[in-house]
Amino acid sequence: MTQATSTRRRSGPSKGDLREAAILDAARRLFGEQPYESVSIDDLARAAGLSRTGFYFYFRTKGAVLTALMSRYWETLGASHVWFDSDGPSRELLREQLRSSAYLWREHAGVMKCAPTAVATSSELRDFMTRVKSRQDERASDKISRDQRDGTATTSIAAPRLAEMISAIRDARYTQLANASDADLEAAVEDIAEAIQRLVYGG
Amino acid sequence: MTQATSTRRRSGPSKGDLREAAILDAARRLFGEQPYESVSIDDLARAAGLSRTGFYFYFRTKGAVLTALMSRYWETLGASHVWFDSDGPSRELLREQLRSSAYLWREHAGVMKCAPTAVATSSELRDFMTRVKSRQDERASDKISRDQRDGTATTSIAAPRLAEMISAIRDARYTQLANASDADLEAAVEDIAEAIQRLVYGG
DNA sequence: CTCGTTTTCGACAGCGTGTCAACTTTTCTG
DNA sequence: CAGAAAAGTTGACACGCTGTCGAAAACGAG
Repeated sequence: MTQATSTRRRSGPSKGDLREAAILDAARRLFGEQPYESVSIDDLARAAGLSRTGFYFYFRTKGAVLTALMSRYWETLGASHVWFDSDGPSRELLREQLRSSAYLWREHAGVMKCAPTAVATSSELRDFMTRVKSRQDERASDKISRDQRDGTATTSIAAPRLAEMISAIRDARYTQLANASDADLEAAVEDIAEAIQRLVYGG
Repeated sequence: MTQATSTRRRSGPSKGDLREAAILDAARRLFGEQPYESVSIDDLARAAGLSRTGFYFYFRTKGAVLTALMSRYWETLGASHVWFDSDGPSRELLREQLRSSAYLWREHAGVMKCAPTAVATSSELRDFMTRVKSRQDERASDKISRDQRDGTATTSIAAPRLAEMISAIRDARYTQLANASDADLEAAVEDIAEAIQRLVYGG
């Protein structure tokens, strides 16, 4: 009756929990194989072993499934913000932070690539992405502000703008990482780190 | 008979030409008022003064209308690439080029903002945007390569990567320009110019 | 006026979504 | 272990949007 809410079932992995996991699993696979738009709720349901109508017992929309997947990944990612939490142009920490996000991105590239277009049709995902992005940008902006106050970062571009530029550069490059080799990935990290260094600290 | 192709009608502005213009006009208005997805072909047709089915005589899809609008704007823009055609870090030319694109973006913000999401459903628009972007990036990359050879630009990031970073930064900022004042616009140009300067020439 | 072209439209078929009430299965409780 | 409540499942239905077709209406030159 309390359809598709989080505090629904009580003990152990009931049949429903398994079904929900099956849907998420099917989504992970299907979203990777074909464009998000061309995957119907019917596809998702059948791939998870139930009829289309059954899907609605677990999720309200297709976008809700994608949001559920994304939120897991971003949760993992939130922990590895070592550079944001540091002071000054610590190149090594910057590289480390970028590296972990890059690897996570590549691992879930199939799902990640759906976000830009899915945002158009799912207000749920749109809200989620907006929240994630502003939280992320805020942390970057705070770090840069700190360094500007300390005199280590240049000041001719305001911290929030620099933060936006950094996410733009990062996201654009990550998008190309779908089938990248480890070497490609390291090169991307290196490029982005160098760019951030130049933008924020001036070389 | 040659429905919805470019070489359809032959002489003068026949009734059909006016209808086509009316559809484009309606689209410009509607896409600005509501999200692209929520505008149906029926909305477009009725706003242009004909029935839904009549629409298909002029355009094959909704995406084709958007593509037609976009291609006009990009054509205008292609002419103002003064910085790409120059040599060295000519800050003034860079500002000039950015300024003209920024103003054009703001003027057509209602339509421009549709592109990212419309690309998901219209292969026609997707192809167009891909072509435009790669042509643009290529010109930027060529300019930077030249400067790298001449020793005016730094070389630790490859020219094509720098070009990608520049478009990413530019596009991200332009997206926020919908209802911007002239001052906002100039500030954006200044920020982007400064960022490019640092990325390409190292300060 | 008249014939061929251009333009318009209603009818139809298809697909994906979301809701509903009825039905079956599982789980809890006395 | 019975019996009720909750969880889970389903087919039928209504809806909205898309795209096609063929017939009809408006148009324009000869």
